[in-house]
Order: sequence, then C-alpha cells, then structure tokens
Amino acid sequence: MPRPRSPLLSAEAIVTAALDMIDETGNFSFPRIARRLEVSQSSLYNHIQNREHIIELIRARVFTEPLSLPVAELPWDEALRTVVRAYRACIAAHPRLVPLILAQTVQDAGALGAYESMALALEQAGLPPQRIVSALFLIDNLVLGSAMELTAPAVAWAPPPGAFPALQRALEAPHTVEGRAEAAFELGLAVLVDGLRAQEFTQN
Amino acid sequence: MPRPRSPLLSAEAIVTAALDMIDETGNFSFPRIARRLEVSQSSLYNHIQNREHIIELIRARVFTEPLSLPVAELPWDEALRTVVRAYRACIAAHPRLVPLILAQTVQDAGALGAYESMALALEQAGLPPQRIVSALFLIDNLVLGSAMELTAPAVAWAPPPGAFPALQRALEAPHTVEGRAEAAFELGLAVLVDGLRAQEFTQN
DNA sequence: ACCTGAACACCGTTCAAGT
DNA sequence: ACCTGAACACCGTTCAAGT
Repeated sequence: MPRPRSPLLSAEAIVTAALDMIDETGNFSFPRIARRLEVSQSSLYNHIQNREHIIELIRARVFTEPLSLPVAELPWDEALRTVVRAYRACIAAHPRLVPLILAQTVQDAGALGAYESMALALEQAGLPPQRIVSALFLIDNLVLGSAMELTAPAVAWAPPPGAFPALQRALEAPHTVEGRAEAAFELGLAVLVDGLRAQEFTQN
Repeated sequence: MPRPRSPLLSAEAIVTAALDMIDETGNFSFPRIARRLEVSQSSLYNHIQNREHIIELIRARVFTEPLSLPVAELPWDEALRTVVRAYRACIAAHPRLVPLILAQTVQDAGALGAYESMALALEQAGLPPQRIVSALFLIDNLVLGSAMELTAPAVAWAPPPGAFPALQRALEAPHTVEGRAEAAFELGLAVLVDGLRAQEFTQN
C-alpha cells in the first residue's frame, strides 16, 4: 500500500492502543499494536521514535490535568493529602502501567506540577530543603507501590501451614485485592502525615 | 557433546551467572547465561524449570540467613527498625533485582522469616490484625522503593528552567545517588515508626 | 510524508537425538 | 541423567522501495 490520502496512523492512536493493551495484559509490543491498528509494524516508526518514547507519551496522557490543584491556601497536611490522593487516582486507573514507568526521569509537566505542589506543602511543614527530596521519594513509593498492589497476586505471602504464626494471623483478616491496596494506601498516607509531623524539624 | 562424566551445569551455577548479569546489566537471558557458562542454551532446562524459576532461586539466595533475628525481647520499635534494616541490607546489595521480584508471591522461608518478625513487632505495637497486612505492604514499598533508587537516574525529576520553583529549590541540595537513597530510607523508617505510634490504635 | 516487506539481532521454550 | 542442535513463536529496530 502506498501513502494514503489521510494518514492511517498517529501518535495518539498508537498511545491509545498501547495503553489499552497495558490495561488488558500488562504490556504492549510493536507487533500487537500493528495488528490491532491493521498496519505494518515498521510504519509505527513514522509517528514515534521507539518503545521508550511510547511510554513517555503514555505517562503524559495519564498524568494530564488533574494534578495542578488550587492548594496553596490549605494547611500543609490538607494540601499534601489532596495532591497525593489526586496523584494516586491517576495511576490507580492504570495500575499495570507502574512497572513500565518506574525508575525513569520525570519530565512531563503534568506530573511535575504534582511534585511542585507536594514540595510546597512540605516546605510549609517545615522540612529542611535536603529532606524534601527524600519525602518526595517516599510519596512516590507510597503511591506507586500501593497502585501496584492492585494487580499483585491475591496471595502476596504464602507461608507454609504451621509456621510463621504472626504472619498467619495477619493474613486471616478477610479482604479483596482492591480493599487491601486501598487500606495500605490510606494507612500509609496517615502514617506519612503524622510521622512527618513527629520529626523534630517540623515546626507545628 | 554427549553427557559428560561430571555435570557441566547446576542450578547453583545458573543462579550465580544470572545474578551476576543482573548486577552488571539489570537483566539476564538464557542465551547470555549459556554463553557465559559455555554450554548450549537448551541444556539449562535440565536444571531449572523456566525463567520464573530462576528468579525464585535468586530470591532465595539473596534473602537467606540474615533475616531471622533474635528480636523478640526488644521493644517493638527497636525490633521493627532492626528487621527492616536487615531486610534492606539484603536487597540493597542487588538493587537491580528489585524490578524482577516485584509483584510475585513470596514463598521463600528466609524472606518469610523477616515478615514474621515484622508482624510480631506490629502486634506488639498494638496494630489491629487487619492493619498489619497494610503495614507490611508499606514496609515492602519502603525497602524495595528505596533500593530501586540506588539504580535510578541521577536526575529523578527534570523540571524545565524557570518553572516549578519549590521543586527546583529542593533539588538544589547536593547529593549522591547512594546518599539520596539512604536518606530517603532513613527518613521513611523514622516516619513509619513515629507515624505508627501516632495512630489511635497504638497503645503506648 | 507515510506506508510496505524483508532483514537483522535478539528473546524463551520444546523436542528428537545422542551417549 | 545430561548435553546438543534445530525448530518455533515471539521481540525491537533499520532500511530500501514504493507513491
């Protein structure tokens, strides 16, 4: 087939197909995108640079808009809770994306806006500058970790019967995967705010 | 080559080669293991079942011994700090392993021993049973997340010049990758212990 | 500018064949 | 029991060739 009158393909269509495939199967591939869009594999490269580039475009799509919240007038703990929950909502809609975006430099403006809001709240909390980066990492761990739990195996620990009694007792409590992930996130957020307040450098 | 008098290969040799390759490059593959051990790719399957199985064997090797600590007589916060630090020491020696072991059910006895100790400490702290699983997830996030930071890009956030001032201020503080990861872990551990203490259900 | 098919260097896994 | 080579179904990326 020669060049069609209007393009068969676009970066947007590729990103949509890839994100759908991630939500469905946990990953994407060039052959599967091409098959779904009824196009040849090599033509994808007319619209995106490579695999990494697709992931960056997905990150931008997932983190747009909801992350620049009017939060400046709230007390720091309220502001922090609000932004962290909004950040989690973005990624919890696509939990299988987490392993693909881990450990890559964040350059997307939407995501950076969320970190800016969090850094401001942490300054208001009285954290010294060099601790703010640490706290941002902790928040990242909390949000991404508890989102990953949404797709973790239902049984996260499988102790053999008769051993590890305290672990067995803890695992007896009934739960769903969603409830478990949500509970861990909310406990983590409460512990984070109260724990930061308890550090000596906080001023209130 | 027919069957040799003494085996050329063993599960141990495969695990060693795979773990070395993970430490060096962040991943392993059957062709590269076979090349390093000077053996054919298909002969690996005489000693291990598949790729997942290799990862499970690596997990068992990395988490053996240091994780059943005599911790029962310590106050809960001391016990928790000790076990969490020992857990972190295991994985911080092989930070590039983290993405490979994330989100798989833990069955290794060594690793389960660490979780048992942590569950006991959390019981002593007064956490209700259904919160203990949440707290174990938080600890996992903290340990694995801060280990992954050891191999993260030196620049975790790249805000464009002139925007995101609070983030820029936070990033100005000088740091090494190791120092940054260590600082985040220690802040997280302090926040975790103090934050747990601040929750209403704790009794001391 | 945009699509195609062929080619290349990589993967994990299976299996018949050797001793 | 343990190794081999061939085969298969997958990957990501490049490139000359079409219009």
